[in-house]
Amino acid sequence: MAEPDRVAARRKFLDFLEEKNLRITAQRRAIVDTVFGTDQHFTAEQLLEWAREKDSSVSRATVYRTLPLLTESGLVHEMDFGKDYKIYDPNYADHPNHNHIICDDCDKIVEFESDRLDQLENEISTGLGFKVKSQQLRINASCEEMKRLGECKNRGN
Amino acid sequence: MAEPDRVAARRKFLDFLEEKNLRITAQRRAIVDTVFGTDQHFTAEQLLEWAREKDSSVSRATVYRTLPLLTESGLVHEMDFGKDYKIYDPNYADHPNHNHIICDDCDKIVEFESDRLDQLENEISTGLGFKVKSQQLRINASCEEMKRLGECKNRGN
DNA sequence: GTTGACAATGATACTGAGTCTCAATATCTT
DNA sequence: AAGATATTGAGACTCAGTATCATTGTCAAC
Repeated sequence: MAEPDRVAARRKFLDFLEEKNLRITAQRRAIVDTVFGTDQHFTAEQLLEWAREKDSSVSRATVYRTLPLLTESGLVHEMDFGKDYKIYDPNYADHPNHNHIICDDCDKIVEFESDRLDQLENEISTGLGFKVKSQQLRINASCEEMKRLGECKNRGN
Repeated sequence: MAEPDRVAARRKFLDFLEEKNLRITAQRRAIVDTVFGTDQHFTAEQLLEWAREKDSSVSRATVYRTLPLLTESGLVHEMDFGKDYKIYDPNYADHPNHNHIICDDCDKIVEFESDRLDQLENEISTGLGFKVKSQQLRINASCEEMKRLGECKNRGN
């Protein structure tokens, strides 16, 4: 499941560029191949480093210019966990409503999904008269607790 | 209700300093009076500006040094909405479980509370084996939508 | 009240993620 | 092949927040 999805996402992004009359350059190719060649979360700086392994000419500026295109296309999700850098998730298209538990101490991120939560979120938003653009439940826990309670479990709910 | 709460919060913070054997200085007094003299959200830079109106000797460094004490005391809540600055809420002690809808375009923040949401959040966290430190549901909406649907409403749910 | 240990301070240098600028280069259409 | 223009890299820049350090202020002990 993972491999074909990533190939499809890559294809979709190149189509997205074409639709917007944006050019497919060697640097964008290297960045896109990197993004959809992993299923890990990454930072802008990590993406720069990885993309440079494929094409050493990729610059910091181009990475920062390409990230908004990736999020705009809906294929990558930008997340902010209160650190001084943003985190990007290349699996967003497959799991658009997932939420996160962040360990404040070790920076580990655990994802979870909950239909009941999604439903309640939509109910509340509608009740307040909003059309939602995005929503994110973020739970901060501490490493100490995680250790004490035994390794963190990541199951649906 | 608002006025006495703020006075009490101010008192609690000074007690908090005393318990930690921290000194009550003129600058800290100016900062604390500012923080608990408003019920508005503020940024670090706004706090600096406001506190300087009370005591012009307050420096940026002292504001940034005092903010962690305020959050540590539990009387002020630090929030990150994906902008490049943090926002502080001086009414946190009175409404510890509220969530936020942020307008991505005009930066307006609307608070809301939901017992059902709190309950579900706790249920999920416990199910995943976590002891929660903090949790925050953030909903991003667009100004266009807010305008189209008529001014945003802020009611309990 | 004076003293003194040391907490707290302001000024300022610094950090680091992200943005902007601009001349040079690459893409894609015709 | 040529030209219009989108894209690029290098590096200057921004801005919130942090670190440094010599100086000052607080408060408990006398």
